[in-house]
Amino acid sequence: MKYPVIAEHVKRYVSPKPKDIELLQSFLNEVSMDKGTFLLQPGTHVKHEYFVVEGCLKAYYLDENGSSHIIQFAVEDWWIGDFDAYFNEIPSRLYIESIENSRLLSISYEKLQILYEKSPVYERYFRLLITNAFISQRKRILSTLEKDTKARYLEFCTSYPNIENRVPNYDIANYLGVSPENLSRARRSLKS
Amino acid sequence: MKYPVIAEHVKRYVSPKPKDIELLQSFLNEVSMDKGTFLLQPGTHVKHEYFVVEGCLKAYYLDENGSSHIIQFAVEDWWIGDFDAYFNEIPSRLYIESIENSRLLSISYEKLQILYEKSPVYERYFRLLITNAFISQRKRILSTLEKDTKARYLEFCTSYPNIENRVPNYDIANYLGVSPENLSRARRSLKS
DNA sequence: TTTCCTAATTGACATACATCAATTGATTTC
DNA sequence: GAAATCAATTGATGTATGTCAATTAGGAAA
Repeated sequence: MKYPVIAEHVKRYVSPKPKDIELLQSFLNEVSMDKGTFLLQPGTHVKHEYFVVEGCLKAYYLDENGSSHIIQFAVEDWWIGDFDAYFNEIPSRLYIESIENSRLLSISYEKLQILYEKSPVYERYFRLLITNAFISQRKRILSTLEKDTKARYLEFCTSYPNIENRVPNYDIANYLGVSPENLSRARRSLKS
Repeated sequence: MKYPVIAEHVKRYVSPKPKDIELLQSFLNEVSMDKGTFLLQPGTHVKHEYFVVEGCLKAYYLDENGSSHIIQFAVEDWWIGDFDAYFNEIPSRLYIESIENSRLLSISYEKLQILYEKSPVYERYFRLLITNAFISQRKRILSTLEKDTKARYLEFCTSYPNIENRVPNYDIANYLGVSPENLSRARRSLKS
């Protein structure tokens, strides 16, 4: 099997038959990226979803003032892409940039549709994945509604263990929606 | 057919066979609620998801200080429930309270599993629904990251047309994560 | 090692928003 | 219609966080 990592991941959520696994494998392509390069940039017609085999990436938008807002980090075993652009057939406004040298697997949306038709088990797989993603997004919203910087940073570290060591603090601050200075002060107050 | 509204909704997303519709209909139950009563309260073992036929509800959590944080409003054609509690088999911490007299349809998670097995079209239906919900949650996160109260209120009004007339301002303020006073001032500055 | 560059920290000050208290306005109830 | 209740508004003040500028720390390159 070419890509056992992703097969393992699928099996964690559903019970695919060997032919389901084979079909998925035949639809995947390898993508390698150097740190600091882009998987996606605005204006692109979105054609793929990506599974992270190794590495770390960030997805962010720029607002009208040119400030960036990180919406997601992705590390090993995470899917990343731009649902919104694909689903609503609009040009992507999203940047996806690698924070480390990364290896990904890509599947085109075209193939994904075929996959759904021929192996409905993936219909369930992605339903379960997106339900989980929905729940953690809801936690993130709740967190900004009820907690201050310090508590949110702690929550981030426990929710995404290790990521805080792989990602610069200014990116974490950005993800949390606070200034790097503010995060720095929050971190200091945690040490004492 | 007992509940044509929900059948229409399903058809907006997928192409069910008559037998699929029949099966769903046979699994549904009617629920009526007076304004101010609860569909769900903490500690409850979560057994159902609900589809709003008529009315308006809010879902919220209480934090350790006893302050509430509204996570979702639901009006006609929306599903509401507690995925998190169900998925992770934990006691619900969620309150779901009706803001108007409401009529709902309920389906138990038990029946929902059977529905998925016997009519895989619903696997897709809910995958599509939750993908949409995921996308709008992402917009909400982005909105709090990059916009101030005034802009967020405007966005709320366009994203959920009419809801601002059905829901008290202090609930909208709560949903936006700002104080009622602050929302009031933002609304005033919009008039001029 | 030394230099260079970027990230992280710290300080001083500005600002959006929260909080508290009081008032006005709107709805409901008798 | 008057009283009572609750929502919305307004004013005064406090606070967390942002912003700007300067300094320190850490890692990469020579």
